[in-house]
Amino acid sequence: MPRPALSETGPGSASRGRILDAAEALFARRGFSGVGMREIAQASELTPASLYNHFPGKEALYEAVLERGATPLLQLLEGLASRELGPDSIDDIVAAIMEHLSQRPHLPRLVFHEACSGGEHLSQLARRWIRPLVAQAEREFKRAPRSGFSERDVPALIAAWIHLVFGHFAMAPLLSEVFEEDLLSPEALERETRFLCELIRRMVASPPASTGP
Amino acid sequence: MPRPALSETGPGSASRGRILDAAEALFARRGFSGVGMREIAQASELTPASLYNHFPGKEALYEAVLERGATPLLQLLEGLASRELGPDSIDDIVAAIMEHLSQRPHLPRLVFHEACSGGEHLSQLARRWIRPLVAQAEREFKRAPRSGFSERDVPALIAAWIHLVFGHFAMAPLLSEVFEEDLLSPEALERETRFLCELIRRMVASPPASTGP
Amino acid sequence: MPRPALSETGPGSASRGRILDAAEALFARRGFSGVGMREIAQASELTPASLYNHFPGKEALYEAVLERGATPLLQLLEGLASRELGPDSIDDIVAAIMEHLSQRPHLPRLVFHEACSGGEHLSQLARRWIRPLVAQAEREFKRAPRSGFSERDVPALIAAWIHLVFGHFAMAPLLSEVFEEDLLSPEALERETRFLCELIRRMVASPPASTGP
Amino acid sequence: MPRPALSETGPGSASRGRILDAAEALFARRGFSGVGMREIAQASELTPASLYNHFPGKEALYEAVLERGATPLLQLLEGLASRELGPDSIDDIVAAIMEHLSQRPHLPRLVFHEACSGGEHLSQLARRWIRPLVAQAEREFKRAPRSGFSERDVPALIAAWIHLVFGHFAMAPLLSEVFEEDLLSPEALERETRFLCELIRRMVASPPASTGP
DNA sequence: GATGAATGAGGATTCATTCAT
DNA sequence: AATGAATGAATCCTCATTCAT
Repeated sequence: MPRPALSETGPGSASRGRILDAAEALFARRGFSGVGMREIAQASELTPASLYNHFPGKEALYEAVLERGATPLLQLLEGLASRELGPDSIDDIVAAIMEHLSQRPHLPRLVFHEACSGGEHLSQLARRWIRPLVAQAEREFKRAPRSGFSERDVPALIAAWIHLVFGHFAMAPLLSEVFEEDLLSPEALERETRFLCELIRRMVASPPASTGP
Repeated sequence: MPRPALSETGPGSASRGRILDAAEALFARRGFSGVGMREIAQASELTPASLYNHFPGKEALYEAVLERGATPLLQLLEGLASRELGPDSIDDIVAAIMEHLSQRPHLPRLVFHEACSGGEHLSQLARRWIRPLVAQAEREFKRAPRSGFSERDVPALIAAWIHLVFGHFAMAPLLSEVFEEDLLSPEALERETRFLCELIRRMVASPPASTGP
Repeated sequence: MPRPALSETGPGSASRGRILDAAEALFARRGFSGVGMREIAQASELTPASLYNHFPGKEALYEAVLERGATPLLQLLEGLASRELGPDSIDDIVAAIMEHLSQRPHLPRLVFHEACSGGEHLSQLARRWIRPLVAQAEREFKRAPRSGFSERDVPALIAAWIHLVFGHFAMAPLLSEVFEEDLLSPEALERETRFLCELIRRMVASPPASTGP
Repeated sequence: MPRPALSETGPGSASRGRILDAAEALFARRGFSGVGMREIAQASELTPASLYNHFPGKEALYEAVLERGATPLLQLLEGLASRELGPDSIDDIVAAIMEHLSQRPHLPRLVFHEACSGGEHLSQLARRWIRPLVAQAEREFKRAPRSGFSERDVPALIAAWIHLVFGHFAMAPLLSEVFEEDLLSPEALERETRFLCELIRRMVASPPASTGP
């Protein structure tokens, strides 16, 4: 189900795509410092030295991976933002995002690694990718009829949304083992999508009168 | 706010506690492969060679960190499970967990690093720590009056709960930068706690009749 | 008198030959565990890291040394085996072997180190190098007119032959000091060769009637 | 068949004997640099630090091992020297030495390791142990009726004797594998003893008229 | 006499990187 | 564009040794 490659670059540089694919998968698994250039080279069917014909160094390669991974998600969100707001638009948005990420499950893991590490790429990540994403979500949440949560809760709502969506992909290896079910299978993803829709519907709806019936 | 040391009350070896403290903080930041023994040694005010008087290797040290970090959380959950079930018990449970983790913010990050990596400790982590935690949560969710979500959604509910609580701490470095506010400050944590309570209340309550057809 | 290098005539890599030369001399002196990669690197005029461009590790380097050292000896023996059997052939064989080893004095020492250690390479050494050598010697001893020693003594005869020839080179550093004479000098080697010929002649010949009852 | 221990020291220091036993076996296998203090400690059921209560360091421990191993052999030789010279005295001497070494098979291996290494202990070894041994052998050879070999061959005769006797024990691990028979078994040792006697008898006897019949 | 803890030096090996080819 | 060879710095870990207990 994951895409074969995303080579997106011009011809003559098939290697660049292969390198980015290999690096993305490896960085997503073990983070920046957990992956060696040799490993990336082997997965790209190249020599470590050859990587330097395409990227000036490990750092730059990592940034290229982030860039290539995050851009399509942002573009997707921009596309979604320009839609009409119908009664089922939330469902559509959630479904579109889940579908998008299900084919790029590496991206959320890259984000989590960086987020935990508090490392040097964090500011870049925050400013260039997460901030636009959050801004988009903010607009979306404000378009939607909302009650029960105050305006001040909007950041928390957005954060919750990020944790739920990204967390599903990042935690999938662990929770798949716990629940003894592949949480990235099409069925599991569809179920999760419906679940998230229901959850978001409840998050933005009026609150129930009380906890009891 | 994070506790300075846990010290295990073992009188013979203050170093062991210092090493565990240092390693926990570092592993939480950059994951297993991102941390060097030299770094841990420096943070413990020891020589790298001295670490091996207390732990047979980096691997064992990492496992000891996981063990020491996860045990108190499980004990907390067991304590909570034996309580009476009152109308505000959900709020109490969420508050207790958030309070506990706010003083041990490293644990969720360790879990996320491991989860993303799909590494060798993952099975151990899943079986020894997450599975009991999930089992506990399962019992709790089944005690509570619940409607709107089917029985089959209980795993997704639990997963969502994990993503929200752990995600808050793991993502805090990143989202603090995005929202330009320290998400681990007492005020932010209190607000998040209230938010999570409201969210869970809605997750567990009957669904609103509004958004559906 | 020992040859400077063997060079394998591989044009692409002069380093590989230099490394093998250095490692052979060092391993012969102090055995596998007594030699460090740094030492080998220095003797090869390289950096320790560079050694790993030519051999995957110390172990593999050691095996390459054994291989390169033992092969020519086996080839020599095969060449000798195809000769005619003349009255002085024993002298020729002994002289040829002594001459060969005098230019490769490291090999017997490598064998002794391994033999004493009972280590992991021992089986390989036994099967690949010593067994063919013994088989060759067996054929030779059976070709020769022999009396006084029973068929059952052939292994002991071969062992004795190995001890005498290899022992001369392995023990030379020690016995040179004891006898205050360089036992590896051309003169000493020539004398030893004549001595061994005489000894073997007596070993193979009919026994004297004197000492027996 | 190897002796249980040689603790030979006064009571109150059973550890010293255990350490020497363990160190002797290990040094014989892998030589001085191939053995670690930790290993010796484990084999002695002690802590590395405890070794330093009995020996000032690894070097001194090694020398103590050499001392303890070589002294009895020299004493044996001295005892043999004072005997009457009978017709079967050579057989007796060889048998006594083989019997002695068969119960202390470590000593020849220690000697070979040192001999190959050309190391720092070599001079000491040569002067203190091998030289007296050689002197003793020299006297013995000169007592015996000898012919065929000139006076100048006496060193070579002695060297050959050393190679044969010591080589048998040092090479036993290797040649046992080659001949698929335990060369240190009582039967093999007895056979080897008889073989050596016959060999020595031929070495010192008058030469045969010629190689052919 | 025995040991846990500490350490500087060194063990093999991998790191990301460079450069001539 | 690709690579084999080279390297300084760093990797984890072991070394022999010391010392307070």
